[in-house]
Amino acid sequence: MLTTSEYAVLGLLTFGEKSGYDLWCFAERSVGFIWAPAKSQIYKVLPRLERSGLVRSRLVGETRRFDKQLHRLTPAGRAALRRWLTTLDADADPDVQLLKIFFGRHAPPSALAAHVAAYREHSVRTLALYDALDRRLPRDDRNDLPLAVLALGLRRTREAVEWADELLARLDAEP
Amino acid sequence: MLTTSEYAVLGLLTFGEKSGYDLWCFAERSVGFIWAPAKSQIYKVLPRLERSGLVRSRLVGETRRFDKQLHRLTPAGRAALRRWLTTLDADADPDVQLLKIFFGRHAPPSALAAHVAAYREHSVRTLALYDALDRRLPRDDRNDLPLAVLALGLRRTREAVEWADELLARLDAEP
DNA sequence: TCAGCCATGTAATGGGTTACATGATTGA
DNA sequence: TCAATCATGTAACCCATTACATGGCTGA
Repeated sequence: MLTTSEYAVLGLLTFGEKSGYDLWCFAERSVGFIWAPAKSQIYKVLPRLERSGLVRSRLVGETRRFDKQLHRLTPAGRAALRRWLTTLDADADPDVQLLKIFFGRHAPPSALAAHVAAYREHSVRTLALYDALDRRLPRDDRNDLPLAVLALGLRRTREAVEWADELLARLDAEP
Repeated sequence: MLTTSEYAVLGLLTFGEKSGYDLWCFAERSVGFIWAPAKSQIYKVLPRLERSGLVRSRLVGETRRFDKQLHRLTPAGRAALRRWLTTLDADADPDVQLLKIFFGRHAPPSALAAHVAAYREHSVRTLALYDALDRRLPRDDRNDLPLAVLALGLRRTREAVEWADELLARLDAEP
């Protein structure tokens, strides 16, 4: 098992060979919504992945001053990513589920659908929880703002359920 | 400056004297949506707060086996919380903004409104970013799922802006 | 009788952040 | 000329999580 960051980097590398800096920029303008690491974090993850043989790096000299390092997936790395994407975990952090959906192109279609379903189920459970909270909290001044914030949670979670439903429908339609 | 966890505990203690365990349960069923610490985390925060004089603790013996400890805010603690709630920071983590709104009852009304406005602005900026991403990403197979996940981000963020607008209107209406 | 809640912690681990260093190139 | 971007890292810190320990009480 790797960390989420490591899997995320593996996932990003499916888009092609990249330097650490490339990865950082690319992450920001793609997965950034769910996973936005510090630059230094990426430079710590890459050697770890290389030591495990999941990534191979090569120096590209003469690009400016530094010897730029390009990193690409090894077959083992691709396999590790695929294993991760095939592993179902209903209780995983929803953001991790979203990451898996993000990289779902490299998962077997059934696993992809399962991740979306799991995300949906998670949202449904959260919705039930918030609903219960909402019903339990007495309507008085002191709870006014907590209730308002909770209302945001409710809206957000309903949205998530709808979104998952639509995506599931789409995945069903186009096999 | 304290950590977010410390401020959160101070905020929860405005609801009354509580033990560490109480705080943990109470957090789960109130701020849990934005801030859900591990139990051990609370037991680490409390002594820190007591050393700083922001919380006073007293032993309540004879409750079961353990000497249960109840903690309550000192005037200094209340002042620290209020200072935090009065401090504006447009670039703060949106979850921190939400926390401040959650505890907004203890903030000056103008500061509360400012936090909601800041949260709104943050969401608007995020929306612009996602919109740009959405427009830039080429519509091909490989971007299909990233685009789907991005769509969730877009919906969520639009919802956030709406929510903030409505809350601001409400705050304006009832002074 | 046995799981689960109350209640308070310790220990170890670690991932991630912030801050810093370096320095050439490019656009305003 | 001055800030920003490219490009790669190191160092230090620390908050938070996970796992563990303890043990009486309560309800199924």
